[in-house]
Amino acid sequence: MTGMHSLGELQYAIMRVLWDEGEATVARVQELLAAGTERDRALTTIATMLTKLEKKGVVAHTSSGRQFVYRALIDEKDVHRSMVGELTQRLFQGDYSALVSHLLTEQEIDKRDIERLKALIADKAGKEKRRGR
Amino acid sequence: MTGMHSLGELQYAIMRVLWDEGEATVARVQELLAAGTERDRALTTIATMLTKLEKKGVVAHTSSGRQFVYRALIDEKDVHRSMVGELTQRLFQGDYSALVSHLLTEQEIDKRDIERLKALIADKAGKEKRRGR
DNA sequence: GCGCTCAAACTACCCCAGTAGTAGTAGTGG
DNA sequence: CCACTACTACTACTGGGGTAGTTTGAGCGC
Repeated sequence: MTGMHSLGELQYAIMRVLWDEGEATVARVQELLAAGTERDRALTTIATMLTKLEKKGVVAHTSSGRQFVYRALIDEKDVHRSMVGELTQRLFQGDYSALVSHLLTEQEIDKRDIERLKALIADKAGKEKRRGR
Repeated sequence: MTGMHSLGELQYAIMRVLWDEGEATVARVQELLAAGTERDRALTTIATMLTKLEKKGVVAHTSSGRQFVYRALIDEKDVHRSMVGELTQRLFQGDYSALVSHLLTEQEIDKRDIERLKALIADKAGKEKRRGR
């Protein structure tokens, strides 16, 4: 299920709860969201968004008693891929290394991060070579 | 002028024209946009968006005869910073190295890019050290 | 059985990007 | 001077995220 999955802020926050919990009722989502963000939304707001997300095909529900239990149909990685890809397309014409270059020159990245990146890249380069790609 | 400058797709496309051209009339923006994207929008659409962008404070205009000549008030780098920063906040809680890690593991980055990144990072690491930060 | 309660369904907004038609107006060509 | 044209200004509408009140309905306790 790898399509275009661009999510709004609340939508993504809801998905995060579902990814964390595996599955959750509307009330549970609302509760965890309020706890995590200090932002208390009405139950109906969450319910409405979940309905919309279901229409989009990114969540599904089953009934348990008179409550709905929702679960995610898509993977967080896919959403990351979609959204990062879309932004990279828009801002850098799809050039990921241009994005990284931007991060290094314009965004605040500290020394510790740089060391981590060096390691990540060395690792990745090794894997690429081993895979002979 | 470094604030929150999140732009929509058309808005960003219009800004790109202004950044490229320095300044441009509505007609010129529309023309270049149509040429670049094979997507021909009405002149009034561009005019409306420019008006909205002006209300947002990201462009300004002067009159030349009966035409308006628009120019950007913000820098492309600032927009990149805002939008990349916002997405990183949303998806990776502001952790830029997590974003890069995602790029390396989930997004398609080829060997040539990796080499480029290695060079970029080596360069950046050198600068950091020299600056003693 | 009857009413209460809780959850979903429905309805209704606001905001903003995007899209564009129409109205108004200033300058131009004859 | 008058009509035409080429602009901007104004108005309007769609779609989707976000927000939430109101209605409906199913089950539970008495």
